[in-house]
Amino acid sequence: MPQTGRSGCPINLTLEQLGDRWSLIVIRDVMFGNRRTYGELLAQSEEGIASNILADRLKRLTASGLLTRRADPSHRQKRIYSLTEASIQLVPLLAQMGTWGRRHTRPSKELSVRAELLEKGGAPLWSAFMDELRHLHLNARQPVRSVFRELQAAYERAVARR
Amino acid sequence: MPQTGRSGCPINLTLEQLGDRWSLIVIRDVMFGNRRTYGELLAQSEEGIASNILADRLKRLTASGLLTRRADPSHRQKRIYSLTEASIQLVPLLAQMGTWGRRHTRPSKELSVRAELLEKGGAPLWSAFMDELRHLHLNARQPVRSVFRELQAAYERAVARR
DNA sequence: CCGACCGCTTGCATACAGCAAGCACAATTG
DNA sequence: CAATTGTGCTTGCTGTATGCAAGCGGTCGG
Repeated sequence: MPQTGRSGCPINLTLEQLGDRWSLIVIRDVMFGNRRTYGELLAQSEEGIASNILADRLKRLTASGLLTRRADPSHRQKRIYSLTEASIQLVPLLAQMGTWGRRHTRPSKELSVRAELLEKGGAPLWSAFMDELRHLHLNARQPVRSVFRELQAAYERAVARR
Repeated sequence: MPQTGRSGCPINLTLEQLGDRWSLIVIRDVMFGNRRTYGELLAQSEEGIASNILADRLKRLTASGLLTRRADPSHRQKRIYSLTEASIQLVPLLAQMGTWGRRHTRPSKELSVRAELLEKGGAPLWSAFMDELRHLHLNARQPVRSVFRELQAAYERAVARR
């Protein structure tokens, strides 16, 4: 996070922006859970993020260009958070994190389903998903395939099967 | 890090192990810099890690199976740290972090060279590099190709060219 | 046997994370 | 129109993690 960053190594710089316990969790929830408001991110959080931490991360992520914020026409107090091209390009990174976590930690079966699909689908699937995210968050035109729905359906099937 | 982890999501579990400012920096230096002792990691650190933080991370990473530690035959006090199969499998993750950092932060040119090669080489290069790491850290047999030397040479050329 | 080296550890100050409560404003309900 | 609920935060407090500087016991080279 915004420490006194040292070297210009791209890995280090990535860690400086995203190397904390919560930033990527927030992005994950916006990306895979399509949670778009503060309340949705707070209430439905699997990990139980604290409200002040969430507020802080939304501020930082917005300031560093990984999220944008706009008004919600249906409710004057609600803000809708959207991914940007930069955060959409985190898809391969998150997919790799899922792959590694699936192999080297003890994840729950249901929550691994998405990671498994993303791993099996590889770069072509990531790319299709990114196109869909550009539709959902950046007003690009809607692609034919909905990877989001595929992931969600697989997850719900896994939960039902439990 | 070892907080009270919440969900069994593989991305979350990965973040719990590696989601801090220093753990991946240490692994990066062992992996790409072939720094194998406490002193090498401390003195040659581009980022200037504090000695107590380094000691703590080496302890944790060893405890969680991402590093192993053995005696150095040449010096009774030195310990040699090695990657494990689990940390070798972080190569794709680190490569993606490099790719993202190269595009969305302002990295230095010299330090981007490795990331660029890893990006262009893609999965086949990662795989060759992982084979080499298994040789350097796990006593597997030496592969013909040395990706490590290629990366190092490219980096040194970039530094010289400066 | 002396000084440099080596892998850490300790003390202390500051920054960040986590919990619970609260607050201003907006919409909904009766 | 008053009361209730919803919404996006903020505040206060406390514990933990980070960062810096110094120190410490064993080891090696001369």
